[in-house]
Amino acid sequence: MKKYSISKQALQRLPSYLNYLNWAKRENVKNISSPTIASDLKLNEVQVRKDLAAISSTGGKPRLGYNVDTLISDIKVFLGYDETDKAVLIGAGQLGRALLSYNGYEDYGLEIVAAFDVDNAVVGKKFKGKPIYHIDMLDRVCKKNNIHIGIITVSAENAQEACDKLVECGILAIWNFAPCHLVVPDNILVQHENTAASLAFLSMHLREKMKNEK
Amino acid sequence: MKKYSISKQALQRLPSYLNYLNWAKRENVKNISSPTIASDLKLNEVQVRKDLAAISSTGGKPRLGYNVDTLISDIKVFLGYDETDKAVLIGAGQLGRALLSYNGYEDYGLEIVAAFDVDNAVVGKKFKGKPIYHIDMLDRVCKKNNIHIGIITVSAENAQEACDKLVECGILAIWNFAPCHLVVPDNILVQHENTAASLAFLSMHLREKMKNEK
DNA sequence: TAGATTGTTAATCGATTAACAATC
DNA sequence: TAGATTGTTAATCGATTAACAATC
Repeated sequence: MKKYSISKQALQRLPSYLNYLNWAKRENVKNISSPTIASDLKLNEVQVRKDLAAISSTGGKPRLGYNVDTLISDIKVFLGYDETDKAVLIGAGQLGRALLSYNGYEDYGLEIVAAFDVDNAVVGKKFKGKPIYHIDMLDRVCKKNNIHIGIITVSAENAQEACDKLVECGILAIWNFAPCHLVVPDNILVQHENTAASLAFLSMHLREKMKNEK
Repeated sequence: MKKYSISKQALQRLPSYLNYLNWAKRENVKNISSPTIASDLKLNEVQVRKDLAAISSTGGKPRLGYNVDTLISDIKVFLGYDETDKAVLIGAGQLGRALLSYNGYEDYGLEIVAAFDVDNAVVGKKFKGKPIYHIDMLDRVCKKNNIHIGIITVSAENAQEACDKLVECGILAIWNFAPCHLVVPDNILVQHENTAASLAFLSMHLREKMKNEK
């Protein structure tokens, strides 16, 4: 079994393999073949094999396919879900609180340590066990916990300011949920959570489909 | 100016161009060149020109670049943000309420008409002006409003059931926020909002970066 | 054994980038 | 005019798919 270096696109497919394999596990599937995975996820079976070859520790067995449990654990290790990264979150509004309350992120190797806001109605409180501090405390908390990931869930108008503060505090990677462009130094990594892009896909395809059906 | 058919990848870049151009507009930029856009968004300038050529109604002007306002409106038209699609949402929990309260989606051509849940604590109430109905009302509301898009914000355990109900009610496209695989008939479009994928990207790059800096 | 499935090399396809003439 | 920038063709690069031998 030769190790391929993984492509950007393959990397993006790994989380869907993981969801799918967890589902298969719940359905009591012990071994699974690439044609099965491919047909369920609407992918090409060779692509599935190549993707899995890049991350699988053991490879598959002819006739049997891949062991579901091993594959799940291989993907988790590859994506680093077994090592937890700590993060802070700025903006304890609806979306911020939704992220705080979703404890599933720990399965993905992310632990939100604390939230920050300026609103006195929430500052000082806890939400789902996570403390909400005043934004002035950001630097102290980040340094103390050696935090490198920041999550922005403030409005588009306030996102740049939040971003600047995170950069000042030594944050290296930013996960931005605000629908806006951010200006950052070159060495800072920004991942835009662009739900509008998914939406664009969905509504374009839907429109095309409805046009074809006429 | 020749019209290119747009690639999948270019389509996914359009929303970030839009965010960026809205930012430029706020900064009072009237015209903008492809090298500027490329450098700010960390893209190749030829790629930017090709992407814009696919959607621009007027094209750019040598020496001047592209008109920001025209480009913004061209992208919106192309992505269908000027025509509103109606949607229903299942699951009025934290995430569901976050989506309901974000009125920005109307800028993206999506109107959430109503939410559905089974929890008597929320059924019958309104949230940000949007009614929350019991799930049993789903069919009636969808048919009456001719709705084709469904948003799933229930837990992974309940997502398949929610999905089945949406399909029964004639929904054609599903935007799934639950981190799980869904089984649907072939003619139904599913867009997984895979935040774990973004996260994977972020944490891998971060780890690589920190390794390199050692 | 026969047949399903894996893993890999080679061929194809599509997207990105380089080069450059056209234009304001 | 000179120079920045556009738009497009051609070249490159990377990702997907086809073909097929190896294997259980």
